[in-house]
Amino acid sequence: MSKKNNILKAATKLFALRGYKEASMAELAKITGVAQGTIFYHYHNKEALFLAILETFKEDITAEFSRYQHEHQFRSGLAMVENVIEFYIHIAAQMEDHFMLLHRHDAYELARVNPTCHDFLEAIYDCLIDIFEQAISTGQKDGSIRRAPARRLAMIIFTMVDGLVRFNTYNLYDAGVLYDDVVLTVHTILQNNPIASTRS
Amino acid sequence: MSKKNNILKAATKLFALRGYKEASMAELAKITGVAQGTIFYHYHNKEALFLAILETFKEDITAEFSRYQHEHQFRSGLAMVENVIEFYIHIAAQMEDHFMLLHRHDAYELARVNPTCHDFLEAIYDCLIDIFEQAISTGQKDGSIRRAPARRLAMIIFTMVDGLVRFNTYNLYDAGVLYDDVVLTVHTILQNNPIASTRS
DNA sequence: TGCTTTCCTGACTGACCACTCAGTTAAAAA
DNA sequence: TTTTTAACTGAGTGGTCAGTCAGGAAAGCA
Repeated sequence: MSKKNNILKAATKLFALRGYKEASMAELAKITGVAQGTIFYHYHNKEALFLAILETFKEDITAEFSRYQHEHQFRSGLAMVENVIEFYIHIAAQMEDHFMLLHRHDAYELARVNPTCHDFLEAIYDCLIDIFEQAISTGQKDGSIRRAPARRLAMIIFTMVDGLVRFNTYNLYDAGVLYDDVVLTVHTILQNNPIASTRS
Repeated sequence: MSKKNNILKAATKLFALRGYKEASMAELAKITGVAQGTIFYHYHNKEALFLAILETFKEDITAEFSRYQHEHQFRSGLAMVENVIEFYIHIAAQMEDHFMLLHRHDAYELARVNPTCHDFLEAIYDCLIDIFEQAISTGQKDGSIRRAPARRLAMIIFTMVDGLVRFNTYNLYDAGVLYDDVVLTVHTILQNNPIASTRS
């Protein structure tokens, strides 16, 4: 692999582990086995390197989910949602560094002043929520999921599942035991037998 | 107010806004209007200051929620849960700085090597989840909420509501529009008419 | 082979950082 | 009033940081 690519990979890990500010270019150079100057030859500055990471994340996650969608077929939308949850947790574990980066504040702070960064983040979240939404839409068409704005249902479910992943990285609670509850809850939320809303 | 207290308050805001590493003691001194030495007279070092913030947060949030519980009575547990959600969002807005601090990784990283920090975080989360759990338990006793492990239900609902707050601070989506959906969803999850689980 | 371009190096720089400390001021005690 | 203690100050220190730059090595090309 090229040195440039090595730098990008190691930087992803380092930024995820330490955070943007805490990660030093000197350490990155040491880990990658290149001179500090090499990093700045390939990436204009630290911020450009960070943006490059986000860009590849965007591309990777888009590709990953589009591949997933083309490779899987489900008998019902509801079954598909369940599988999507499993897949999300699987990919979050596989791309642990990237997801940890997404759970830090660094990117959101940069996004506030850097439109490119904002667009990358938006694209990443859109992609993540899209896959839930499409499963829900499918379920609404085949009648396995109740009629309600698919995007909002997707966001709520995404919030839950992503919260599970976050709990896990925070290392405070054993998120594993919550998994079954989340899947059951999602079932309850989505299934197609509308109950009279008894708002108090 | 005492200088010590001023430092603590300003530090909370600064750490929340910039993050632990990015917040400099020089800036904190400037904001508070004291000499840098004064900060180190009251707090042994930066980490001790950070821990002091967490400790007061723990105490404040515990007091706040215990006060809330003693001041409110509800006709049903389900109605209580709804009110708790509203209260949570209210207090998250009121104590914006503290909650932003809770959503950063700084504290969790410190908690990994500092047991005191770990205990503070655990106490804060326990308190936050407790209030949901107690409302749910109440509802299970009066029959307005279905029977299921109250703690887990509480964690799931906490995850959703806290995700809402987080969405808001990330500034990517308009979390406001999701509020009603979350309340409705919580209703669906909790209400007491068990549906045959049609796991696919 | 020489020439050009791309890739790479690591010592160096100025800025900033957390923290110190000798000394000053203010308040409390004797 | 004098003495003691607590609160406060800000210039100074050693260390780390992102980023630079003059030059060397490698690769592509003639």
